[in-house]
Amino acid sequence: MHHSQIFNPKLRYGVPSDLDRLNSTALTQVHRRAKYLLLEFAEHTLLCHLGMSGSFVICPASAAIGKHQHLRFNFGELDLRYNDPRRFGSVQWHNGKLQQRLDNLGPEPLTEAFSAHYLQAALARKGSAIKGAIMDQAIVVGVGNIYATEALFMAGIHPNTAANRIALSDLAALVGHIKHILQAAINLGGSTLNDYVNGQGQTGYFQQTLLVYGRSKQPCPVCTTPIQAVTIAGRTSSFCPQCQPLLTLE
DNA sequence: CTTTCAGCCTGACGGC
DNA sequence: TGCCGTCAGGCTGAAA
Repeated sequence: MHHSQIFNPKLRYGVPSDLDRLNSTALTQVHRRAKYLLLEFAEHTLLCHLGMSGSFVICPASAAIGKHQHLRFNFGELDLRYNDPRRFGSVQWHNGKLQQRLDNLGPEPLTEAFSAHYLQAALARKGSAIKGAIMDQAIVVGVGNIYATEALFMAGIHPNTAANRIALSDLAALVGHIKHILQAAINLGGSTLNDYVNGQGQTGYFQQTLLVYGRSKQPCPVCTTPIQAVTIAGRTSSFCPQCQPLLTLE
């Protein structure tokens, strides 16, 4: 990496002002853990998060700086640029404290470690809503509001169901649907908002296939009952009251 | 300990 | 046409 340039340091936490220490060192590896990217340079590592609208783009170094390109790393004829319309993302020096946080994250959802038995054990002492639990990154990472909402619908589980009162067979269905929907979304290029673009500047199409998310008051695609919405853990949760009954067994 | 919630930011959308 | 308020998302630190 030859040099870097900051156009707008106002990302989450601010962009480190001493990126110069990376000059003339190699970007050796890129890792991902949960929703974090680790850009590993020869002697230092950057921990990055794309927030909800961020993306890294590779483009000719001569290309005009886009309105939302806040940072560029120059590799000769090519640039690696950080683009983020809403600036919810972050770029920080990786350190021990941040590593500690990564260590406390739950398993990756697409690995065998995330299983029905694991989830049952993780939820054993959780009497709060299942929706909040599967969005808790200490339990499982990578499940945001859209996918949590959709997976609960597909599993027929009301989002307010007490997490520790769900049968193992239902947890197995939920785990299966979480894995399936995440893989399907990846295959289709992701969902999120209209202004999202991937590294090739393409938008995601997955949102066109969403069943209940964002469809409050519209008919359920399965039974035509109007979709309802409630707020759980500060997030809107759409669900079908017919397909996802709230069980109140003692 | 657990759980909730404001705040960060901007674009899309609805109402006037 | 444009302005204005509201909402959405992931995460953190503070409060309950």
